[in-house]
Amino acid sequence: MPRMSPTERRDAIIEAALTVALRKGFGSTTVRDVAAELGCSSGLIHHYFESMDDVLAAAFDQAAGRELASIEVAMAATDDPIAKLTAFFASYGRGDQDWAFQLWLDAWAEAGRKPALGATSRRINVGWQRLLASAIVAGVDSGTFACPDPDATAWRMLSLLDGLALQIVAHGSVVPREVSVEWSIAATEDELGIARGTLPRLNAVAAAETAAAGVAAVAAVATR
Amino acid sequence: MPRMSPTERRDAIIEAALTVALRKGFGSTTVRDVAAELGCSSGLIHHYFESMDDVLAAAFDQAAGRELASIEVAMAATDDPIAKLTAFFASYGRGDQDWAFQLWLDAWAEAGRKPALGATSRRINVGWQRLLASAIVAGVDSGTFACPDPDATAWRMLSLLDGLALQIVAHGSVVPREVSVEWSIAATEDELGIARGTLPRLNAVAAAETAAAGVAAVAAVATR
DNA sequence: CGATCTGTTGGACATCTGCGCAACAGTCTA
DNA sequence: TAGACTGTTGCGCAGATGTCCAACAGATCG
Repeated sequence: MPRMSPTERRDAIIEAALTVALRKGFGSTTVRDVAAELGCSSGLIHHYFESMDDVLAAAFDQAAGRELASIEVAMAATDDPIAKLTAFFASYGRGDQDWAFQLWLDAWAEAGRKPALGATSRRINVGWQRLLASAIVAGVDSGTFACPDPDATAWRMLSLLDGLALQIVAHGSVVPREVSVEWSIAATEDELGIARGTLPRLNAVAAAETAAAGVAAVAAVATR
Repeated sequence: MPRMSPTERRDAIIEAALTVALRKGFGSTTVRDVAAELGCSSGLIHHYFESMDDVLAAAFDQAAGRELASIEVAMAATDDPIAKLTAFFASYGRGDQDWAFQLWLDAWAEAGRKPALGATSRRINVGWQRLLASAIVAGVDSGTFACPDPDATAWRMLSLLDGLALQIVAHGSVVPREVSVEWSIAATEDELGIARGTLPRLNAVAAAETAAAGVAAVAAVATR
């Protein structure tokens, strides 16, 4: 393995830890996994990090922080409140992010037991809420939205999204993904006092197609 | 360790596993932990359970299943749809149940890695959804509620509740407990087409008192 | 060119994990 | 009281894990 500068190597380790964690989950990411992913020896990881905990904490910070940052950029790219929220749901509803959400499940579960991880989780979670709330405030100011309490609305949106995503990631297709996104968008429209259908559905066709089957599937699961 | 009948011993193991899991989480509860908690040998655990996964699943099944059963009983005690939902929120909003919800966080996080635990988590989660949905259907039939899709409404109620409870348990008082209960009840009233305030607030005084301070606290946290 | 620095190696070490097994010890029956 | 039944033990196995360390190798400098 070619030599690297300490900064580069540190970043590379975090990157590799993230790659492994996304594939295997936080709980079963080991030093040797990260070393193998990077193609280096296991000793090298401990040359840069005091403990494995530090590696995982840095990896989660990087992953969750990067995702938040990218959504921030996407939402900041426009002044239109509707477009801002559309950008938000576009990032949130992506179907290939199950493992990323699994990281959040792990972080929430461990938050009470691992202070550093808990603090990171809380900080980034609040960051999301602030991001949503500020977009809502912008919409209220421009007269697009009607919302008496943007902070509360942001928390409710986030909680509904998280609660639904949680079911999908933890329990498989108990609730069809497209249906849950549709529910979240519709709830947002109600919260913001705008007509149903105002926020664009990114894959309107697919959502419509799966809507009927989706509800049927829910009923089927529920009757099991 | 004195002899026990198989049923007693099995229950004792489940109880001990539960105690340990509450302290360390499902992810890092080991056979030896449970044995130490019970004061017996590790071999005994495997005499009663095929695998550790089964022990944890049984422990979670016991805790979560017991809670679901008690809510079922409470809701079945009345025919009035409003009273049914009131009973539901009474159980859900209790402030001393953080430890129980922590189990759910652990279960959701581990669901993808421990099949038996995941299946149990899914089954009981769906059980809650069915319970809520049937109460809603009863209310629709009696003309009390107006709800086009009780199954969907039940999932949304549960997801909002879980998402909010998650923030409280994982991140401390990011959202004040009483406020989150109030939000959930209000959202339910909107879903069921009944006037705001129709569902009784169990601790209306406390909720009202903390409401203003609560929103202020949300803002304070958000500005950090 | 030789010396020094430091990124990197690969394995040693102690510990922990789930699990299986042969032996032990209470309890009940004939 | 002798024997059978079975709850219980304590250790061993094989694999995994975090951590540490002496040796190696590539880069830099006098």
